[in-house]
Amino acid sequence: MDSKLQRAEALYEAVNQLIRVHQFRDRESIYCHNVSVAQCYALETLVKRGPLRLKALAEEMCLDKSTTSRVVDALLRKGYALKTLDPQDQRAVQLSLTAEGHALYSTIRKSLIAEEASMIADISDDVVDAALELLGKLTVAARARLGA
Amino acid sequence: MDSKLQRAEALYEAVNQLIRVHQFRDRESIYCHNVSVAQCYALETLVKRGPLRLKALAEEMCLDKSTTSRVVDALLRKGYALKTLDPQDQRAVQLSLTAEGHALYSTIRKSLIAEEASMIADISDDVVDAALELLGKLTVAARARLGA
DNA sequence: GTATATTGTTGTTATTAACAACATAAATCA
DNA sequence: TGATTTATGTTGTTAATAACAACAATATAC
Repeated sequence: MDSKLQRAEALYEAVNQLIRVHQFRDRESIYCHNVSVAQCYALETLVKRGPLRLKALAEEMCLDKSTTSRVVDALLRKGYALKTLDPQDQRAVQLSLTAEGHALYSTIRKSLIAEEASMIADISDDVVDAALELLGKLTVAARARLGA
Repeated sequence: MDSKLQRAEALYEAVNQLIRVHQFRDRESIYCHNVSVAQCYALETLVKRGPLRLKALAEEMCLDKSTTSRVVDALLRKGYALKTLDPQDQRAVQLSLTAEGHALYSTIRKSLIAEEASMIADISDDVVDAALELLGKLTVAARARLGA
């Protein structure tokens, strides 16, 4: 009969381990697609949130604008992103993905999802659903904690 | 009625988000205790696996020996770790923690666990247990995939 | 007893990421 | 309208993370 505290300890260990394993998985599986982890996150954010200004992208990614500027620079150099000037505001830039950028993200996403699928292949749907629920709550809680 | 593939997609999103949030959370909450994230992992590994040689520590942490050497160096400089020569093997070093090192890890661990506890405060025990089960399986699966 | 292997450190490089300073452009206000 | 302030991005600098290569010192094998 576990207490809440013991569950919290178990959760700490479980999340810790998962994060460490994923640090390596990410490096392995994203690097071989010609982009770094940060570049892949930017790619993903641009796919999901559509064309964005640099400032908006930085906010979505919780990164400093300077860091974001350099990450985007790499995507531009590699031909995965486009930078267009905003006619309404000469300071601002609109960031979007090229066809290659969209295609690359689609490829990466598919391979990562295939990995997740193979991991849950022999786990019951109920367990998966329960875990999804908690993972979501943990993320919301962690984000709230950061914001506060 | 979700399919396995949709669950895999949901899982990919959930894990992704959790990892990104934790990247920031870890930096915030560990840095203010005077050690970096990597140093904290080393501290933890030394607490759990006892005194280790540098090579063994590197293997436990899945890091290169050179990276590990420098992380340990920082812990030595800060007075959290000790390096003793192995009388049996003049090349090797035994790494252990000082009382300060043990105390620091204990403090950090407690604060991180308190965070987890506050996150699961209003989530039913069944859900937490199910999620713990899956997190464990995901970690094992991801590690197996890395090893292979 | 020489050759090979192991252990750890140092040199070098790349990514991730923040903060500060800056240039340019827009908005405000006097 | 013109001066001040604010917003947007880029560049300079610094630190952490982390790998690979080269190296020195020691240990093991042949």
